[in-house]
Amino acid sequence: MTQETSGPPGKGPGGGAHNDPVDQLDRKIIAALRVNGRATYADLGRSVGLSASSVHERVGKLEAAGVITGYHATVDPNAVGLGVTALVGIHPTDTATEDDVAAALGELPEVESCYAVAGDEAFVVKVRVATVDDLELSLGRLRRIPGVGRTNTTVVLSTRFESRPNNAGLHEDLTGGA
Amino acid sequence: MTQETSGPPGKGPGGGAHNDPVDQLDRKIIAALRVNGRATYADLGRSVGLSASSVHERVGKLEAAGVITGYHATVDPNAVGLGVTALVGIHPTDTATEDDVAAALGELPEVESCYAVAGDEAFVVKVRVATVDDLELSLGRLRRIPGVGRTNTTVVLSTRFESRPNNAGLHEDLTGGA
DNA sequence: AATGAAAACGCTTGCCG
DNA sequence: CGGCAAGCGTTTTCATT
Repeated sequence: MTQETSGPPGKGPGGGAHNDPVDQLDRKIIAALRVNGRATYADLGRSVGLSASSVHERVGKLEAAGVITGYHATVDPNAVGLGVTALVGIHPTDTATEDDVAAALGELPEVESCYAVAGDEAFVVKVRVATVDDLELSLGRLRRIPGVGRTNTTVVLSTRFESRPNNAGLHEDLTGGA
Repeated sequence: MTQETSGPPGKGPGGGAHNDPVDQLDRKIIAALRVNGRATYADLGRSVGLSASSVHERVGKLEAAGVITGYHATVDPNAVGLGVTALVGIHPTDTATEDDVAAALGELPEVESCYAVAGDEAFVVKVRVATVDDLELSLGRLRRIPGVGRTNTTVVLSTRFESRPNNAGLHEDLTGGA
């Protein structure tokens, strides 16, 4: 898992500030790239008050460190014929490990997200398909995965917003850093 | 809603082009941009077998038509101090409209996604914060929204994958789009 | 009307102060 | 971290189909 990226939860109060590879300027660059992933380095430099070369160096380090994991275009699902979204809770059986189930879920292209969760269910996945018929087909595929027991499907009626840039880590609104 | 995206009219080349504003070549470009949102037009042209100018024109139309809605950098949440994710089901009361509730949810920066759903709950939202203390604070804020009744919180133990490019609309695996 | 080619412009990117 | 310079991609324009 991606836990070792920036070190354990220890906030390291006092002492070496070098431990945090992501400083405040990096956070501003990250926030700008989350809003516009195609912003040029010159643009970013103007936004944060740095030269393009400096921004380039910082972004390269952020990418190498695994902080920035990629850049992706977002698409209107309806426009590409994916009009049905559902959240599916997956109850486990004891016939397979969670890792194997997760790997099998990853093989299904219609499963966009997969979370291992606490509670009665082992996973919650987000599925996006074209029609309710396809949803039925997909649920059948899910249930054929070894280790998958009962499924609990919640149909999404409308997506109000999704994968929004979360700047809670940029300010100290709610993070309560201390 | 966004079904009739008055896009480019009938296309000649590429084979059987119907009235669909998004033809097969567009889908390949979209798929490439979902994988790498910073791909240059020259790169895209090489990928799909088109010139850079043609790709540029097509992408511009896709953006104008609202098919491509944006480009965003993806960040490792742990690296920016957001180590706690939760899925929160929101039960409604009858004191407010769903639109007002959704708007209020949109004011909270830690709420990354918001889905109106069928079933007992009115919404399911994804919340991302730094600590479980912050999660408690956030749930308090959620419950103070008029129209929000009981909440049902599922803590995410690990994110196996998230917001993956869904190419179910690109192939005919499961869409049966016809 | 869409495509491909060419040209001017602007950005990227390595290197040094 | 900033500035410079070389190389490359972008973006407009134009001719072609």
